[in-house]
Amino acid sequence: MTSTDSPPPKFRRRAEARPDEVLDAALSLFMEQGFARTSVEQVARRAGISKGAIYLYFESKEAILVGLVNRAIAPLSEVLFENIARFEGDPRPALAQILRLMGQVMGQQRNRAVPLIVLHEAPAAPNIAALFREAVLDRSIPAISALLAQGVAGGYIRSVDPEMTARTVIGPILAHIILFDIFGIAKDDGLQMDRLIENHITILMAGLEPQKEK
Amino acid sequence: MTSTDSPPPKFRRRAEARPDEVLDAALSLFMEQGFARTSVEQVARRAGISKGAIYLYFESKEAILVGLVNRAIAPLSEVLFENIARFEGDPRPALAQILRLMGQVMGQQRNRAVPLIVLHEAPAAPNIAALFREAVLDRSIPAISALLAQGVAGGYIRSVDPEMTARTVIGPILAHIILFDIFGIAKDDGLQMDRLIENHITILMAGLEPQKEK
Amino acid sequence: MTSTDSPPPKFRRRAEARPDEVLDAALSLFMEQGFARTSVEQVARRAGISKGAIYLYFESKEAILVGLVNRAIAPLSEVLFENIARFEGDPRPALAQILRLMGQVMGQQRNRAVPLIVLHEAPAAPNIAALFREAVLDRSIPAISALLAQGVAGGYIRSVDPEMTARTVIGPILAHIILFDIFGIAKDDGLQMDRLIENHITILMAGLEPQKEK
Amino acid sequence: MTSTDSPPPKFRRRAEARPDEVLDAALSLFMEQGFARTSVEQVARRAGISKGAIYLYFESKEAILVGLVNRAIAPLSEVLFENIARFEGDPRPALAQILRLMGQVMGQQRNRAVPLIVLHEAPAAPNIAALFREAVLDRSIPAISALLAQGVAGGYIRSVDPEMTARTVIGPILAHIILFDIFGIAKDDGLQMDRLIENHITILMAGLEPQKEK
DNA sequence: AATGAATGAGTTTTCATTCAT
DNA sequence: GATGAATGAAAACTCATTCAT
Repeated sequence: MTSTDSPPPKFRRRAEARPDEVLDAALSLFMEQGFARTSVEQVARRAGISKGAIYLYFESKEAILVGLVNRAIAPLSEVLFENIARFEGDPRPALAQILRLMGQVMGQQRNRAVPLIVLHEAPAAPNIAALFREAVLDRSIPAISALLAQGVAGGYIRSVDPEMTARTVIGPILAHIILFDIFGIAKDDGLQMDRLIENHITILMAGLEPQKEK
Repeated sequence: MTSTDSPPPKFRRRAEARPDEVLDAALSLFMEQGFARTSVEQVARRAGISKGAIYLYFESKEAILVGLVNRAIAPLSEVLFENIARFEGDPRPALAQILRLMGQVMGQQRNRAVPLIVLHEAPAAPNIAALFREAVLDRSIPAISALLAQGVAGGYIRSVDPEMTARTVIGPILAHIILFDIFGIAKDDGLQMDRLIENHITILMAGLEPQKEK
Repeated sequence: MTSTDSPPPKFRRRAEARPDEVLDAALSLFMEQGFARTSVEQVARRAGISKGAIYLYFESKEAILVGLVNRAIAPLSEVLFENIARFEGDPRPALAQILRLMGQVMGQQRNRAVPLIVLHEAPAAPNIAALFREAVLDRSIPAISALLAQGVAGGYIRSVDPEMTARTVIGPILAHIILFDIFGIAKDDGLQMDRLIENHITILMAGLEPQKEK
Repeated sequence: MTSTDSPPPKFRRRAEARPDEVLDAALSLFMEQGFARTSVEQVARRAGISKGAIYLYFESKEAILVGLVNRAIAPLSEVLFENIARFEGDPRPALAQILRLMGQVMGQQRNRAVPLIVLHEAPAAPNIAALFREAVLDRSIPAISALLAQGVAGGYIRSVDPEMTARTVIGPILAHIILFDIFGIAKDDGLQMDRLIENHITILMAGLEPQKEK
């Protein structure tokens, strides 16, 4: 299975890509069984290395999870959040764009996997929940709230509560993912993220329409 | 051994209330530490019985969780769902009512506990996830979808996709609970379920407003 | 495999004597192999119980060692040390008596075992070293020093340094034990504790003889 | 023999001094943490080489300890022991000289380190205990015994048991070191080896004084 | 019915040692 | 000679479950 065959191909060599391979193995296993029910031995086996070698790359089992979260978080550009928070004008087209982006990203199982694992492990690993929260939630939710607040102030949208409205904006996507991935609702139909997103946008756009005079 | 309560029936008294006491103990423990981190011994101790006695009432640790889910599910009256599904007329006041009810129910930590535990344990205990799904989700979501479908058909609301709109209806509440209970966002401010619900209703009512002619 | 035969005599019952049986098993094993090289499994096996049962009686492997030290320490009466420290008069007969008592006590392997184990484990388990020191050394050495100081002050013995002389008093016994038990010197001749003690007393008595005028 | 010294031989330079550097690193580590708690990796790091390279010089971790003992033992000249064993006349001045030498040598932590490590590792590594015993104890103790026996035979000292008296001669130094290094007694006052030695010599000299006629 | 002592499989982590390069 | 990635055999400890009493 290694490059060649020879008697006992015990040792590999490479390294370099190893941590990433471990993360891949861990991700697939964690998705299947959850973090707690996955043993380091299993991760090692799937990564094609020995149990001990895992500890060459990760200090502990939890560190693998941290590595997974960090890898998932890395691509989140600060610029994106800033653009949202500093946007001026009618927030609705911006919201639609954000939701379509979220739909594209979260439409891929690969991208949903880590957040879902974090969701499951949060009570057992509060520091990982905090890591995720700080890197993702504490940056995205306030940005959306700011976008909405600005829209309210400018009279572009109905006078809603920006923070609570942020839940109305993102909640349906979260709910859809949970119903599908965790509870397996409508599993046969596929995720249908686009269908959800477009329907949600329709309602949201209308729901935020500023009230005529009154 | 319960001593008090109803007059001891002629034969064996006691026992009757035991399973419930075990469930109470388990619920409080699971809320504090999660299912996996709670040992059967702890449950027994808090329930005031011995570890062995637990197994008189529950086949396994997981069976306690099943019991918890069943007890939480029990009050869900079929009538409620049927009323929702069979409703005829503008669905919006009904939705508002449903949401306010959900707000009241889920505003109490006790009622959020079991769903949250199920959420966490789902990957490790798919049968429990299925139990919850069948008892709760598979009855409530289709009811709301039906309510919406009927509203669309009757022209009471905008022509939306009923199934996806169900996510828009309940998603924000789910998101709010997760942000609060799992990620601890805005923990200091309290849950503020009412604030969320009313804001969400406002947007939803407007968002579902039937389009003028066009 | 156990006492009888019957299918699976898995469970015992008793308890009560169990902790002591575990300590006995641990003591013999620690004497043979040292603490570090003895596994909890081995202790369990020799005690005739399962690994898990060990943890019913002792919190950790180290706690077994603490238990061993405490059991060894328990018989040390406070009265003994006080009598020594408060003695008035020529310390030499008292010293001879103390040495003969030490000889009797330490002449038995059972009584040497724990101190020797503590000696070996001290660097890895400083708290156990401290426990032993406080219970044994910090009570016995100052008592002997006080006895000597009083002897010097009263002119009963030569004007020696009481604290250092305490080393001269007990050192040879310690050395003898170490040479014998640890390095196996003169193993074939047996410990010959009495021979050591009497010879040592002879030298000590003469060595402490007060100097004639001068 | 170290890096400098003789002109680098035509072939391979380096290496020569390596084993010694490894021993230095190992000694300092073993003194700090004990043998068992020191990993080969740590030794390698402190010696400035790779883990694998250690095995170029030493067959195993235990072999490092053997090397350490051998290096410590090397300076013990056979002549010294022979001079002691063959000495004729009053043994007391010789004993005093020996004790002062021991005091000087063992007064330095560096010189106490190896014997103390051997003491700790003896049960786990009986061959090392034997090595130390053969090289040090089996040569020094009999030499002192012989010196004493000759003194008794010549009537220079009291008629004591030479072998047991050897314990009385060296025991206090051993006890002092153990109390200080292992149990940390009087740590704040420093080792005070001279104070011990002189007091011990005083008692010993008097204790061995031949009995007047009688 | 009730107890709680006992079991033993399973988990994470460490580290001496090997060997391809 | 030298490296350091990789191995794999322990070992301590936990805990759901069993069952003699």
